[in-house]
Amino acid sequence: MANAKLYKGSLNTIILKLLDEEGKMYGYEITQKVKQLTKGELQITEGALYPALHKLEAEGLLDVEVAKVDNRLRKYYKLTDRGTKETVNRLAELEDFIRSMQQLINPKWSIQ
Amino acid sequence: MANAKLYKGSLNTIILKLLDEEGKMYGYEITQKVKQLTKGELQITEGALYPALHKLEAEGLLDVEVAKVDNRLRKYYKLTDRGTKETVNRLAELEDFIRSMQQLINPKWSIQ
DNA sequence: ATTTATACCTAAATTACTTATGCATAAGAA
DNA sequence: TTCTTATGCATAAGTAATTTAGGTATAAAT
Repeated sequence: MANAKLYKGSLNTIILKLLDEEGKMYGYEITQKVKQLTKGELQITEGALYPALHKLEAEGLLDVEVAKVDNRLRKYYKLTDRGTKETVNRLAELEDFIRSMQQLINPKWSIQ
Repeated sequence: MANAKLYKGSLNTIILKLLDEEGKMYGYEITQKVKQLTKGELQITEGALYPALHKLEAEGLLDVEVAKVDNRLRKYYKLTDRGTKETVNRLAELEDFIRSMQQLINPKWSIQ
């Protein structure tokens, strides 16, 4: 499962959830964190990530803070108040979706 | 959660899995079955379903059989041999994806 | 008689990606 | 010392899976 595709629609929620947990992260860090947490299963491409971050910022869900570390640029993102509230909604939606999928593909899972 | 969106990429796998379980189904029946199994959570739109069925058929994963019931047309779909094999792969992929998502959004889930 | 349910279909628009490319610095290997 | 890999950002073109919005037709229910 070298480069498993990311199911469309879940990227934004993943970003929000990670920022909710970690407080603040920069783009590259997010890609590495996802790779690590999923044991290489999910690979976030930069072509998807950076536009997504910009859009979440434009929507007022994220704030940016630029930093320079080792003479290299980093853009730290963190949730705004609205972002924190929205994270709750999107997580609930994604969890509902996951439960629905489990109902469909493996009814036994959902009983316990 | 009136009309929860379907995360893109999962529709084909849902179709294949249902056909694997039920043997044969027609389009409208699939939409109703998904609605029932997910308690209305997931709504498959016809604009997504029919093109998906046609594509799976064109790929050689489904066979079609036309029937007339109560003077109304029904197109029953069932898995071909290749379709049955492919269902195994796609289900495994989707299950991997779901596990990855659980790692990301709720690490505790995956331990159990 | 009108609406709702059943049953199929397609086309345009939208959306979220992938793929490809670019720039720049730091670190490690040859 | 030069080349590659890792770190870090970015955008643009192309693609694919949807949504939305129509369309046709029969049966059942109000």
